[in-house]
Amino acid sequence: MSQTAYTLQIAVPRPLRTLLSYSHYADAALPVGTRVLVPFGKQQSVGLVISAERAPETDNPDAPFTIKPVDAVLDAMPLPDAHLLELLQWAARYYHHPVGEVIFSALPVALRKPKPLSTRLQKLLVSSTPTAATSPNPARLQLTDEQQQCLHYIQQWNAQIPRRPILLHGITGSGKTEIYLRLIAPLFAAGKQVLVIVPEIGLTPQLLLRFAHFFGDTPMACLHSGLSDGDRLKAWLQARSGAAQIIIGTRSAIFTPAPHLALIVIDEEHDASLKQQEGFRYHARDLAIKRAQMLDIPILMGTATPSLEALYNAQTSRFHYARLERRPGTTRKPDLQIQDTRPFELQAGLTPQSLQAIRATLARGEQIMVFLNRRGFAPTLFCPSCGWHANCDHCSVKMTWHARRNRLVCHHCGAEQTTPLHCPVCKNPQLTTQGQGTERLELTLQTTFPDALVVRIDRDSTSRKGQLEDKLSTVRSNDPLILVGTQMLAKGHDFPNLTLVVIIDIDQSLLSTDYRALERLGQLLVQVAGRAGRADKPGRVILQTSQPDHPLLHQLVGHGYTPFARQLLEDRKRWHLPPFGYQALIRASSTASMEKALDFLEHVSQRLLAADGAGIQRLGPIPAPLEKRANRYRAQLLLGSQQRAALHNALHQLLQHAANLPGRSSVRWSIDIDPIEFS
DNA sequence: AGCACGCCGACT
DNA sequence: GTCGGCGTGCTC
Repeated sequence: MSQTAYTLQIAVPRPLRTLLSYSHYADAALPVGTRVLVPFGKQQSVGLVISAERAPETDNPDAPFTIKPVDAVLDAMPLPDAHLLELLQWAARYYHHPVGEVIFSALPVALRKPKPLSTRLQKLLVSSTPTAATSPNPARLQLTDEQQQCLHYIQQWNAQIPRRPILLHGITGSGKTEIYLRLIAPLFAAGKQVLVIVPEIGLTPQLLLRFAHFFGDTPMACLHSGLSDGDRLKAWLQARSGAAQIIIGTRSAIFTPAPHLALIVIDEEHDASLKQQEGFRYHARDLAIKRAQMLDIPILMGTATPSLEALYNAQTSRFHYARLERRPGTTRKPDLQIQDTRPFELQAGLTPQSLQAIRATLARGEQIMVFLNRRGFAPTLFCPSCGWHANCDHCSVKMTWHARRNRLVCHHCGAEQTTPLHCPVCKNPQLTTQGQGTERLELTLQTTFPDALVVRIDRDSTSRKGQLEDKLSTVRSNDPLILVGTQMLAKGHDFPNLTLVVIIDIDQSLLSTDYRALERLGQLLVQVAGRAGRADKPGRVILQTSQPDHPLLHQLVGHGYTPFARQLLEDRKRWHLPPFGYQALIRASSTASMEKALDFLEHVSQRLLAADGAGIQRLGPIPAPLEKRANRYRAQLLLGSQQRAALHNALHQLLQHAANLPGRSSVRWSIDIDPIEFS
C-alpha cells in the first residue's frame, strides 16, 4: 500500500511567533489537534498539528529550510478539537502571544510532555453519547416574580438570532444562581454541556454545593487550582468526551474542550481574577464571549457590580441587559453611611461611632465584619529618631511587620527577615510601627471588647488546611462575634447573622492615580456591603474615610452602583480611556538597572513611531509604579488608540522586528492587551 | 525556551 | 595560549 506525503503545520511550546512545517507519510492526513513528536534543533519537542495538506510532488529547490519528518505520532486522536484550536489561534493573534505557548498553556500540564496518553486514560476519551440525564433534583426554590420575569427575558433573548451576550446585573442575594440553574437544567435532556466560569475564591463552595444539590447525579467536571495534574487531566478528558455535562472551573477552564457545549456562564463578570496576569495574559470573560460567538451559543454573565466595559456594552445594546433588584425574603437594603475619620482620635483604627455601633450590635447578639484590605500587624516599621524605614532588599516597598511571627515580610516578593532590635542606622532601640493591618486590628478589637469572640480571616490566618473552613463554620454558627478580614471575605460567603460591616482605610484607593482604582473600590465596597443584613435582619454599613466629601463616594453611597459607574464612564469617555479607547501595555524588566529596561522600551517606542504607529498615543517609557520587584527593575510603555485595529496593526508590525530589537536579551519583556493592572 | 556559536578578559 | 562570560541567532 502506497502512502501519501503530507506537509504539516505544527505548533511547538516555544516562544515562536510562527508555525513550523514538517512532513509526514501516512495513508490519511493526521487530524488537526493531534499531538506529535518532532525534531527541533538539536532537541526533540512535542508539537500539535494545526493543518495537514498533501505535499507538493516536487520539492521547492530554493526553499529557505529543509522540511524534516515528524518522529512520532503521540495519540490516536486529536486532543483539543478543531473549534478550540481555532479559538486558541484567534487568541494568539489578539493577545500577540506566541501561538505554541498559547496552545500548550491551554492544555493540561500532563499533555505538554511528549508522552502518549495511557490506554487507561484513552478510554475516558471514547466519545459517549450522553445518556438522557436524570431530571434535576425537584427540591428547588420557588422563583420570585422578579426572577421569573428575568428568566423569561433571558430565554426569549436566547431564542433570537443574531445572538447577543447577556449581562445579568443582580444585587447580592438577589438569586442569580437560581437563574443560572434554570437556564442550565433543560439542556441536559438533549445531552448538551454547559461551561461555568467562577473566580478563584476557593471555587465558591456554596455555588458548587448548590449545583451538586440541584443537578443530582448529572456528571460534573470541576477544574480548579487545587487539582493534581492527573485529576485535572481526567476532568478535562471527561469534558472532551462529552461525558461531563457540567464543566465548572476557574479562568483556565475557558479552554476546556466540550463537543456538545450549549451555554457559557461567567459568574462575577467584573472580577479581576478572570484576567491572567502572567505570560499569556488573556481575559477569560472576553475569550468566553468569542467562544460563544464562534459556536453560536448563548453566554450569560452575572454580577452585582458590572465592569464598566460590560455596562457600556449594555448601554450600546451590544449586550442584552437584565436586572435583579430585590432580595427574596427581605425588602430592606443595607443602610450605608460615610464616616469622617478626621475629627477623631481613632481607637483600634475605628471612630467612636463605629465602636459604638459594634458594641450595640454585639449586645443584640449579632455579628460584625470589620474589613481592612491589608494583612499583617503594621505596614511600616520605622525609627522615630532618624527616620529609617524597614524596606525590602529586593523590591521598592516597605516591609510589613507581622507580630505573631515577629518578622518583617515583603508582601510583593515574599522575602522575610527577623525584626531588628535596634535601628540599623542610628542604633536607637525604640523602633515604632505605623499603620493598621488585620493582625493589629484583631488584637486591638480583642482588647477593646474582651468578652467578644474575634475571628480573623486573611491569607496568614487561613494558610493551614482546614483552617478557613473551621473559621467559616464558627461564623455560620451565628453566635455574636467580630470578624476581621481582607479581600478574602468580600465575596461568595453568606453570613445570616452579620448585620454590621465597617470598612476602614479606603483612602489609598480614593487618591490613586490608576484610573481603574475607583471602579475596583466601588465594586469592592458594594460586594462587602452585600455581606450585611441577610434573612430578616436589616444591615448597616459604615465607611470610614478621611475623604468624606469625595463626590464619587457620595454618588455610590447616595445613589448606588449604577449611577456611580455611569459617572465613571463619563470620565473615561472624556479621556478616551477604555471602553472608549483601546490600550496595550508593554512591560520590560531588568536585573541590571532601570536604565536597561527604559532603553529597551525607548527602542520599542521609536520602532512604533517609525512603523505605522504614528497615530498611536504613547505614554512612557516610564518606571512602573512598583519600580523594583523581586530584584528586577521594571518599566512600562502604555499604548492607546481609539481604533482597536490601528493599535493591533502597529503591534503586529512591531513584533515583526521584535526578534532583533537592541537590548532584548538583557530584559524580560511582555505585551499586555487590554491591561487592567498597572503596578 | 533551550542550545550553539562567537568574540573578549584572566587563568593554569 | 585556552576556559568561559553572556550577547546574538536559530529552531521546519
